[in-house]
Order: sequence, then C-alpha cells, then structure tokens
Amino acid sequence: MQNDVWSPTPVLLTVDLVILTLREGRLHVLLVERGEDPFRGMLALPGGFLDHDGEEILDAAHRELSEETALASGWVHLEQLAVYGESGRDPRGRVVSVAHLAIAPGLPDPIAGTDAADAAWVPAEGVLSGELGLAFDHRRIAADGIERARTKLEFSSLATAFCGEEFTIAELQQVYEAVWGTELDTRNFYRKVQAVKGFIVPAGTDRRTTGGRPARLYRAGPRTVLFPPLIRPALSATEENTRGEE
Amino acid sequence: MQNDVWSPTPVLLTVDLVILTLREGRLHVLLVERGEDPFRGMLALPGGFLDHDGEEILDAAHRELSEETALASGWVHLEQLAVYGESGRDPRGRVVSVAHLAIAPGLPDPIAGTDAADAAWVPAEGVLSGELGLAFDHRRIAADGIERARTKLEFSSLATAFCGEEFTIAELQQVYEAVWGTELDTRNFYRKVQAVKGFIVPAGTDRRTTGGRPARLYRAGPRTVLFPPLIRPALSATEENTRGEE
DNA sequence: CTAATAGTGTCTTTGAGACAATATCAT
DNA sequence: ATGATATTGTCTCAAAGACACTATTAG
Repeated sequence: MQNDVWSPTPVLLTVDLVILTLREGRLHVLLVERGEDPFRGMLALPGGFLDHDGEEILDAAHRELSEETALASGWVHLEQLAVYGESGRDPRGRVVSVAHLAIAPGLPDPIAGTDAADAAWVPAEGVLSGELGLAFDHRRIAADGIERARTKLEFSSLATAFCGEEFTIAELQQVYEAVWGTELDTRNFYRKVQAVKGFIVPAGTDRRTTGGRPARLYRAGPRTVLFPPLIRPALSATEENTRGEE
Repeated sequence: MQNDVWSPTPVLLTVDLVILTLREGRLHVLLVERGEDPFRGMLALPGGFLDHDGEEILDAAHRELSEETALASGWVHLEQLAVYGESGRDPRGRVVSVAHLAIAPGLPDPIAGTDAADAAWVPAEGVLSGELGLAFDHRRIAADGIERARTKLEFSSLATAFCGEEFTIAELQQVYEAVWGTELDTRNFYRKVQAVKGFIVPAGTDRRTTGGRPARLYRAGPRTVLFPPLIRPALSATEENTRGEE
C-alpha cells in the first residue's frame, strides 16, 4: 500500500475520557461545557488533541485526566476503550478519537480545565437516556464506557477502583448496585465477595461509627481477575439479548 | 487545547488485522511477508494505511481483509480490537494502528496482497511463543487478538464464526478446543451447548458419512450473548491470575 | 432496653464436571 | 455382528438466590 506517488492521509488524533465515579450512591460521568467551537457551550466528554509532538496516547489521557480532576493519577484506573473515527463525527475534518475509560473514587468537585468553560458530574442515566445532548458522538462513547464498566465489574476487581484505599463490603456493594443499576441481596453479596480469593483483603478492623455495629475494613487484594465471577442478575434470567458491543 | 497558534500533530493511521481460522483442528493466524521496508522480508499482520482520503477505518479493515483472503466479507466476523500508538513502534514515524480481529471459517490458502510478497496461515502457538519474529509490535497485537477471541468464545456466539454455515456439535467443540488450547468432555459439551437457548438451531438432519452415526447439523442461532456462558476450564481451578488485558 | 447497621447460617435449585450407557450409521 | 461415531443419562459437587437469624455498636 505505501508505495510510489500515493501517500497516506494524515489524521488528527484526540483523546476523550469517560470518567466514572460514585456520588451519593449513583453513577456519575464527568462532562465539560465546551468553551470553543465546534459545539461551543454544549456538554462533552473531557478530552483534547495530542499535545506536543510525539505525546503518547496514554500520556495524553493521563494529562487530560489530571487537568480535569486534579487527582493523583496513580489512584485512578485508566484503560483504553475504543477508537471512534467515522468521518463526519467532527465538523473540523478527519479527527479520530481514542476514547478511554477512567474510574475514580468519590472525587472532589471538578475544576475547569484549560479547554472547558465548566465541568460537572452528571448522573449516568441522564447521559444514557439521551435527555442531555452531548457534542460529537460522545453520548455513544459514554454509553460504551459505561457498558464496559458494567461488564468488567463482573470479572475483574474494577469495583475497588470506585472505592477509596479502604472500604467496607457495604460500600463495595453500593458500587455494584450503582453501576449495574440493580439491587443486590446483602447477605449473598457478603458471601460471594469473600469467596473470591484475593479480591479483597482485611485492613484494620473498625472505623468511624455510623450508629450501628462498626464495619470491617478491606482493601483491594492482589487478584485482578475474579473467580468465581460476580454475574449481574438482570441478564441471567428474563433479559434477552443485552450486553456485547460488537 | 485547540486554541491560538498551537496546532495539533497529525498522525498516520493504519489498519492491522488479526485474522483467525481453524486448520486441521488448530488455530491459525494469517501472516504476510513484508514486501517493503521497513521490516522487508519479515512476517507481519496484514494491514496498511488508510486508502483514499476519508476512507472509514472499518471500510479499510474490510478492504484489507478481502485483499488478503479473497472472501465474501459478509461471512467474516470483524471487530475493532485496540489502538497501538506508542511512538517508536514504527520506524517511519508516528504511525498509529487500529487493530482489528477477524474470524473466518476454514479459509482457502491466502492470496498475496498488494503489499505482501507472500501470505500464509501460521499456527497461533508459534506466534504466541515468539519463535517467529514479527514486524513492529505485531506479536503483541496478535496475542491480544487471540486473547480476545478466547474470552469472547465464553460469552458470545463467536465460535460459530469459525464454522461454515452448517456445522456439527463436534465441529463446534473443535473450535473451542483449538482456540482455548484445552480438551473438553464431549458429553458435557453437548449438554451445555444445547442448554444455551438460541445459540445453535437445528438445520437438516444427517450429512456426509464419516464411518459412524451421522451427526445432526446446526447453524448459528439468533443469540449473540450466551447464557449460561461456556467458561473455559483452565482458569476455573488451578490457574492463578490469567486473563484480563489491562 | 431499643434502634441501627454488620455479619453468619440454612435451604433449594441450577449448572459444571466426571463417567457410563445407548443409538445409528457403514461394512 | 463389528467398528466407529453421535447422543443421552446419571451422579456429585460448587455456586446462586431466597430468606432467617445472630452480633456489635450507640444511645
């Protein structure tokens, strides 16, 4: 392909972030209000072009993440999600976006990034339902990111990324319930979570009181792959074809 | 980010393909011998730059696929795998590759593509073990593609993409065994596969004889998501942390 | 004591894995 | 019948889901 007179078409690369966290027991996505054209004033995922020449994609994602959340990157889970490159997705021309998924524990209120007039945590359901208009194809990207998080909760220890360093089992359950949008039986959840070796390990015993018996604290264990997995209930039974991106 | 004098860095986009098929009961990957520099003469995944201006990424993947396999694209499963963009991965400069995973039923011997001096099916284990040197970071891409296929076999109906339109349960089992690299109990496999509603549906009854009782034929059913899933045995028990890309 | 939250136990059903037996073809 | 392959059963154990109970704190 790369022979003679013909030469390949360059494209512009952006990095977009689906940053998820839990606030008041509900799943939230970080959105920014665009301060520039196109889509000025509209809500969008945080992101931007690759910076200086030769910036690595993952570095750019980390940079955008800290610009927007002002958080120690080391504490945030960050992974590549997918590429969105359909021509027409960006009015400026051929702009290809490498979307990333970031998971963070209850974050402070966001700070306005360089690019964004304003930034805010928005409930995930509002994004999924489409009642909020998002710039570009960002609604689809957000939906893909949320779906990825839902699936990874089942088989990986991703849920602990939503928690602080130490957490109770009840808090962990809240993560599952919020991300999956279901209710889980507390008793069964206790049993299952503890049955997965290496998922969570005890960390100290008691903690700040909440009026009842103090909970035990745990922290993320060495295992990143859960076995047995924690299957989400919805699709087990009634649900027909859900899940699956492709 | 995209303000004032500063302007974003363009990159070159390529599409690379991990094309998998079954040959003689073993998993194979399609590799080409590069006819151009860099890495001239070395083995690599089929792929190339985006073609004419504004070619869609997915279209480019389809194009490369049919150039290399000469197969009706409609019959081949094709999905995006991941993006590989580390600077230094391509000596020509900043070249970002969107890797794709393709699954096809037993394919005819490959034809040489435009770009490739030669093309051949290579056993997957040879690629994974590293005994074959691959150009660029293609060994890692191939490994990621194979791992993706292994995982998707568990929860999706992807396995049927390795088979022809009609297939026997024994053939389907061969797919699982080859891709997972394990042996499965025929009796249990029968039971489990048939228990998944909508996975496979009966198609005709008998078939070409093989010396014993003729097998029933099936074709892919409407379900793309398997429930219950077909968990691969290895990681259930002894295996420690395997699986999981991130 | 009561209220409140944390954690354990039991029972039933479903699916996984090991393994035996039967069915249907060609010869 | 024999050899070969396909298909159906059976039995045991692990894990899911429903649900009742005990434990430990604050007041």
